[in-house]
Amino acid sequence: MLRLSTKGQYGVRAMYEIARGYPETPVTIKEISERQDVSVAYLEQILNKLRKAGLIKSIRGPGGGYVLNRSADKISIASILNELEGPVALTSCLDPEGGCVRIDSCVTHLLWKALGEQVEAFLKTITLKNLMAGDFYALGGMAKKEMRRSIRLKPQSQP
Amino acid sequence: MLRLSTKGQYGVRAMYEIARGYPETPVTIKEISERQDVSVAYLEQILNKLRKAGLIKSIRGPGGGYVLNRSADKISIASILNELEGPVALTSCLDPEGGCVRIDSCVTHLLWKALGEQVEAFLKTITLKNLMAGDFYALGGMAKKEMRRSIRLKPQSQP
DNA sequence: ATAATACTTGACAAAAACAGTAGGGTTTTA
DNA sequence: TAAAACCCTACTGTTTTTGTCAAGTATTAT
Repeated sequence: MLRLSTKGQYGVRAMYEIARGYPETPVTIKEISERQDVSVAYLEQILNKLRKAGLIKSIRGPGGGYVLNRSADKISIASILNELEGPVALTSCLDPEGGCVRIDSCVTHLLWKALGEQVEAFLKTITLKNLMAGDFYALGGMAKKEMRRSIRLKPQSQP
Repeated sequence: MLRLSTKGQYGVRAMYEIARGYPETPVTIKEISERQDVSVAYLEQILNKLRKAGLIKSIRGPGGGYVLNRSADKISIASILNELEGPVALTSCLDPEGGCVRIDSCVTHLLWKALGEQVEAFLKTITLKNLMAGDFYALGGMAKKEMRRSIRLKPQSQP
């Protein structure tokens, strides 16, 4: 259940590649395509959305490519996925402006809403920079320690 | 993003109806259908899965219907959704026995895994009983207080 | 200038997943 | 023994997903 679309997945991976070139080197679609094994044409669609959303900017012509529009620690995973897949809305009655018809079943309504908020909060705490450092943990979620165990993280530098 | 299928949603709502009759009164498909506005035929599919999974049992013949197989505080939302939608697997490479091919992209791999675990943990802490009482909160997630604010819960009984 | 590089855009199509219907059972009890 | 109620499989229409294709436009090195 709850599968993420390939657009969302590829989008994050593409942003990761672009972030690696930041701020010196523009990264071309072709490079992303080769490194992440996604077709150029498909990436074009994805990067177009991310560009319109202001997350990246493009430089045309020879030597061009894509560059982050702001630093990697200012770009959350949530902001990437929101552009590519829309907001987290586990049920149609949680769609933006979607007036829930059956208020009597509000019990489950609140449940899905709470879960959605939990997911969103999690994704907001994780930035591209965290992703690159392999150093991400849930702020609103599990305890740091538990998280680190659960995802088998390399330990952070000790004082 | 991350939409829940109607099967999952209806399943939880159906379980909620069945729980309301527990332990005295078997609840018929027809009753669930009317109260939750879902077709009988569709509910049959859903309840069939839940029965095979051992979450409910059925009583045939006149006066029959469905009954919880164990008490409402022993049935988590996670267990219901797992039967109807399969395990939380945000990406195909997190499918059970799905060997992830591209280990180099393991950075995102761990991210999706962590998110999935977060969701699963959340859903495991909430039981049908919690749902019926309108009294659910995230164990692994937000602080109780914050949660209550965020989902605009009716306050619990005061001592 | 102009060729090469690289991004831009919109239309379209195959495939998978989803949502639900149809129609024929079987079992139990009043 | 008939009615109530569950049981099971197949099928189908729709939507979403996952891309491809083709024809651009903009920029820069030479």
